[in-house]
This record gives sequence, C-alpha cells and structure tokens, in this order.
Amino acid sequence: MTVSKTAAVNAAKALRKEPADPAVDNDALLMGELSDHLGYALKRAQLKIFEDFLRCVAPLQLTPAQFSVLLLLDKNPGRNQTEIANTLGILRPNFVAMLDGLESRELCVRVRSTNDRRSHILMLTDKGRAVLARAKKLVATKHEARLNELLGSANRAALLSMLAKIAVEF
Amino acid sequence: MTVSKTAAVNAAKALRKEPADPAVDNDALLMGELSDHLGYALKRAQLKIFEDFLRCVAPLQLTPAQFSVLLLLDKNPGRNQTEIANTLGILRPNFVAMLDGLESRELCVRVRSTNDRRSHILMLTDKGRAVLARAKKLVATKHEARLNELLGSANRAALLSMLAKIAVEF
DNA sequence: CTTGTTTGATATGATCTATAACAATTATCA
DNA sequence: TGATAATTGTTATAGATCATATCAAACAAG
Repeated sequence: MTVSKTAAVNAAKALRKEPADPAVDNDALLMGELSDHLGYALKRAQLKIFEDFLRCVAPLQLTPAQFSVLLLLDKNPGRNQTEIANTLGILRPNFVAMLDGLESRELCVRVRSTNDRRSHILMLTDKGRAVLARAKKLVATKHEARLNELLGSANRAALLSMLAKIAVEF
Repeated sequence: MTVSKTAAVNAAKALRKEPADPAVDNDALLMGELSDHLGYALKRAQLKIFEDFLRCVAPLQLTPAQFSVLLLLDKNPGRNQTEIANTLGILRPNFVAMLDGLESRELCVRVRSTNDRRSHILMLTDKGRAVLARAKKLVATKHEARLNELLGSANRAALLSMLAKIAVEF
C-alpha cells in the first residue's frame, strides 16, 4: 500500500475524472479492482484522517498516539506503563521514549509504586489535563465535526461501529 | 496511535467487557472517549486487515503494497515508474527498491522507452500475471470473503464507499 | 547552444515497529 | 527460608516505512 502524504495530492489529481472537454487528463491511470479492496481504501482513509488530526491539533503539538495516551491516562489514573502500553497496542520498549517526551513536557509523571517498586504509576499533571481538555475541544470542533459534515452523523456512527467490529472480531 | 500487531491481542483482551461473574477481569482499562474517535478505530482496523491480507497471500509472498503495484501494472501497461508511483502515493525514490524486488523475482520488467529514453516502461511478465491471478483468487476467496462474512455484503459496500469518500474528499 | 525540466537513481535522515537482553524487584514453591 | 522463575522499566538494535536533497542522463524551450 504505502501511501505517502505529500504525494497523495498527485494521486488525487490522477484519481479524479474530468469531463471529456478541452484540457482533459485522459492519461489518468485506471485504478481497476484496487478500488474494491478494503485494505487500500482503509489505508488511504487512515492517512487522510491522521493528516487532518495533526493539522487540527497542531497548536498543541500532539500526535494521535500521544493524544490516545493522554486520554487513557485521564480515564485510568494509577496504572503502570505496561498496562497503558498494552491497552494501546504499543510495545513497552517503544513506550519509554514516548513517555520521556510527554514527561519532559510536564504533561504526565512517572511515580514509583509503593506496592510494586518495579513499576511506574502514570498520572496526568494539571498541565497534562489542561492540554488534554484543549485537545479534546479542537478534535471535537474541528476534526470530528468535519467528518460528521462529510459523512453525516448516522453514517459516521455506522462507519465507527464497523471499524470497531473489524478491529475486535476480525 | 501506534498499534503493534503482537500486542493487539492483549489490547483486544482488555477491550472486551465480560459479565460481572467469577473470573472477571475487572482490572480492564477504560477506553473512554477513545472508542469514539474515528482515527483510532481506523488505525486498528487497518492493521488487522493488513495482517490478514499478509496471512492470506503468504504463499505468494506479497505485501499489500506489492499487490497494489501488480494490479496497477496489469490495468495500465506501458506506464513509467513516476506514473505508477504517483498513482499509488509512493514517492519515486522509495519506488526504486520496491521495483528492484519485483523485477528480481521476475514479476515485472523495466524497459527503456523509445520515445523518452529517460523513462522506464513497466510491464508485468507472464510470471507476474500468473502470480497476480493467484493473489487475486486468494484475496477474494480468503481475505475479502471473510470480511463479507463478518460485515455482510451491503455493510461492506457501505464501508468501502465511506472510506473512499474520506480518502478523496476529506 | 544554453537554460530549465523531467526521469530514474542514490544517499541519507527521520520515524515507526519489533526483538533480545539486562538490572531491579517480585512471585513461586520446594 | 532460599533457589528459581517471572515481571517491570529500560537499553540497544535491527528492520521497515516515509521523506528530502541531489545527481547524471535525457528531453524541452528559447
């Protein structure tokens, strides 16, 4: 699949069929059965969504992954790194650098657990909660709102439920 | 987002809510609003789909990206590297190694164009067409069929159309 | 012919993903 | 209890993916 962000605009240009008038790009390539393959559509849609997410939340300098961590820490205070990482499907070794980044920005803290002195309890800081609140607002009013506008509320819900079904049951 | 393949199973375990009976894992983390974010669901679904694609087409040793290239070459013979790469959203520098792989396996060939001796015309070999045919069959009978089974034909079509809409219009 | 552009290619860096291994700590159980 | 195994955070590392700059060869425009 391998769909890059910058080149996507070229592909989009190649995708759209223009009327058979002067200045037609009748040299557009045929997508063929590619249009019918869910994986291809899924990948391209995902890149678009992430791209827009980054744009919408750019003032806060948060990636989708970082946003998901902050959300999870907020809903699950007192958990350790392994629990958070596993829930998000992040491998623990890779989660270390990610937490280093969030902690250096003072969005969360690691605290040695008194029960199990191996593990680090993770908690949002006040600043972390504030940033998360602003991020949630940006995502809701800019990102998800735009999606609702494009698909309609009912369709968006249907889409979400099918994706969740695939993620869990497939 | 950053959802790894191997850890996804753990997350799936954490996702499902079990009845409040004996042997409940009531230490499951709360996903909170994460479940409502399309980007998150999209990423996880995409990983699952690609994972299954690789499984289904494993005997042919084809990645989704390679499959998409073969499909496009079949429908668009006589195009050069830039055209194919752009259409798939692959950057030309990265497309070189990819073609090297396919060509070394004799699935396609680069031929210097006589019109424009800078460019390489890409064509499937007979072996490439044969592999593509087998891949299509595997994908249709194993991969996409399983999706149809999970979602139903109508839902699958609706999902595909929404994803395509996002990819093009968002 | 000179200048500028396009094509395939190389080099390179950044990011993401994945595995192995280690010290510190805890759990197991003979 | 004490030896062994397992877990936690971490480091190191390798691979894959993605992106930019640059180059020589070929073409295009003036």
